[in-house]
Amino acid sequence: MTRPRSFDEAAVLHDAMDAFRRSGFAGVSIKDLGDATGLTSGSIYNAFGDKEGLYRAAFGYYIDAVIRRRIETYVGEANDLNGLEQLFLSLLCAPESDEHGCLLTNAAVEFGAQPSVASQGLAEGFAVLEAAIRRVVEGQIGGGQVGLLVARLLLLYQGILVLIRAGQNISACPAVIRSEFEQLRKLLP
Amino acid sequence: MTRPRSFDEAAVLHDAMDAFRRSGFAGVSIKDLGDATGLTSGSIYNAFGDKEGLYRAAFGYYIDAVIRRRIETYVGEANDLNGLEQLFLSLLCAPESDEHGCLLTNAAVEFGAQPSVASQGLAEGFAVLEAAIRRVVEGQIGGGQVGLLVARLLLLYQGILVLIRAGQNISACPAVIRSEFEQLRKLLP
DNA sequence: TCAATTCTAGAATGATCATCTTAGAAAGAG
DNA sequence: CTCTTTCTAAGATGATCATTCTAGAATTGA
Repeated sequence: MTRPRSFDEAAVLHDAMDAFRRSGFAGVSIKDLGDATGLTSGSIYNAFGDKEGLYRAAFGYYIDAVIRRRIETYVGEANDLNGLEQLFLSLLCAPESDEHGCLLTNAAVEFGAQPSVASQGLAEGFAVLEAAIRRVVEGQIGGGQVGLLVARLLLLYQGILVLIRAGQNISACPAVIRSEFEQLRKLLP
Repeated sequence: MTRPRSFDEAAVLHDAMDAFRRSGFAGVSIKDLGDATGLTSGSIYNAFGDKEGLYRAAFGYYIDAVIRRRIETYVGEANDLNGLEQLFLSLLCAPESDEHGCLLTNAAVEFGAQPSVASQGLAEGFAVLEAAIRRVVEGQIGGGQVGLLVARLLLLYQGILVLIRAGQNISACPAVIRSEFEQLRKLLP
């Protein structure tokens, strides 16, 4: 009975994700989203309910297909500092560095802490990110300063994504990341 | 001939600045800005030309009344690490911590690197901030790693403002800032 | 006080917005 | 093949948007 979707949902969410990363939620219209995804407004409303529904779906897709995937790729099962360092260095490459920035960071700044269409995605995204960092720091270094070190890395992560989005000169970032992780390695037992 | 303005321009720009910090440029309407400032739309258009003109004026006000003032207050003529540390710690207090975030950071994320109504303010704001940090690092520490240290501090600055805006737990931030500056002090000649 | 000037208030305007409706196309079940 | 179901396409709708217009209030120089 239920007909299969006639469009590629992952591809649509990918395109919508890029549109939201580029222009934010308020800065993009249903028409823009139709142009970006190749769907008509009717199809969007039928498939996702409304603009907020599409945003939520695209945000969820971003968390899974970009953030979780990046963590698995670089940190994976090893949970070591080298992998986490590679993860940070990878931020300087696509897709975050493609001038659209990170949807998590962009949404955090656009919506802030108020309840919004982004609240759930923000909570999940920050939790996933912090958990991955904490897993590595706790497993490799431990001790009483885990909270401090995790906060340092989270701050660095967000700072990098702001500078990338702003188009600032990020040529010094690799050296900052490497010096940060060199410091952490000195704390290895 | 030219009558003085019948409203307090600084107060209006302050209110507009808060509205833009809260909701971004795309997320706030002329009606919202009228409600926030107490002006009618006619007065806004008469005084500032259009919504973009008011945004530019509010952004300029923010750079002068918040960023430059903060730098003068904490760094001033001394240009020492202690003052810069106090500046970073002050970010955790008002007005940035009032849940609206920093207009510079918010604009950087909303508009990105593309030419926009925020381009000039972004360039000026980042330049003012980086120059102040560089002045202290160069004067106090110097050496070949000035670029690296300035980048570290800029990244930390932006990271803090994202986490504040996102309403994340910032209780670890003071310790991160203090440890960062302790490290810098070890580099003092 | 009076006249010239410049402001403000509030309604008006046309564009764009998110959303809905309707008519019909496509796909699977029998 | 045909019927039922579910989709898409495209235009319609009412709200909201940025902006402008108009009438009149306020201020200052004389």
